[in-house]
Amino acid sequence: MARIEETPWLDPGQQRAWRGYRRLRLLVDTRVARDLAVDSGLSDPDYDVLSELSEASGHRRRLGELAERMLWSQSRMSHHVKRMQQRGLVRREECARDGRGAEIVLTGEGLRVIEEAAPHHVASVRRNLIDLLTAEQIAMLEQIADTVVERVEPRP
Amino acid sequence: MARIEETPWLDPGQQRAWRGYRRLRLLVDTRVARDLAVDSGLSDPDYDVLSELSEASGHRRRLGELAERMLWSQSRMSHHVKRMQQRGLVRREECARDGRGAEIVLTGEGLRVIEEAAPHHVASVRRNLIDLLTAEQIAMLEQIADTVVERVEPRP
DNA sequence: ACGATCTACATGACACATCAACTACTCCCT
DNA sequence: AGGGAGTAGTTGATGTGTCATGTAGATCGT
Repeated sequence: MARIEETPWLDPGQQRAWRGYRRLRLLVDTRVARDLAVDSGLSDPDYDVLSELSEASGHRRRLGELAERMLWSQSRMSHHVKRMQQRGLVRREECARDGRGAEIVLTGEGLRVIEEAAPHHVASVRRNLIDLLTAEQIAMLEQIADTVVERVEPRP
Repeated sequence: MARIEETPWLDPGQQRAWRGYRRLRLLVDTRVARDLAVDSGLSDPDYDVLSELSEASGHRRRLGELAERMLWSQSRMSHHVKRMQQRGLVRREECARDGRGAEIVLTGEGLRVIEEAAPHHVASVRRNLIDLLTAEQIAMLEQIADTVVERVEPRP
């Protein structure tokens, strides 16, 4: 990486892109999260965990695997699962193959909640992002995201 | 707004765009925030507040004005300013024209910190987003953000 | 001028996220 | 088998964000 003194400032277009991105993120995420809370009593992370579990075989996954797929820290997942467990959305089971392990399982209630929530959430995502953009913009958004996700590397 | 039952599911391209956006956001924001914390001891919101104040005339703004410009709730700003004040980055002054008002003023220390932090932060933004994209992608990102910010409306 | 109402801000309670320990189990090497 | 290193997960402290509510000063109608 170049030395700090050599890093050029953002040019006006880059500046606008960065500020635009941050504003987009603030607006869209705040609104989607608020819709989700009002419509379904879920937080955004709640929804993501339920969604991930509902797509897993047996509606269950190891805690660490869940965390890795979602790019969460294990600690975050552990804390979050504890709260979701207290609300009856998931439960923990001991892992037969690994005494240290925890399997997180979607409960019937959890399944009911995510199925109820999904259509509202889709509508919210449309209202707050997807339906505001043209098909070309959607395609570009995907392409930009893919580019970044592919190229970002851990810091030394 | 259409009834929920009528809202179509996201098509595959929209699905990928939405998931891509979420992953982009998670990756970029986590990294930029982490860099900022390591390099300068600031959180992302800290940086934004300092930056906004440093651009204000007299390095000061009313709390509510600050919140409005940054699309934050007043409550959030009030809490955040309290924490920043405890670290000596800003201070509160009573407002002469309005007995209820609070003026938030950048301290000398706050100015020093943001000036020290800025080049590192720019480098981080480049490393984690801007320099990963082509000029066309940057322009599209700006355009997408502008479109969304313009069109998003409050919910009834 | 006085009460109703509105506005600016603060606060408390709670959910969320991160980092730094810590515990308990597994794996591997000899 | 035994001991060290690595791995899976938990926990506690702290900072961050949201909502509901509280308080005091401004404003406006009469």
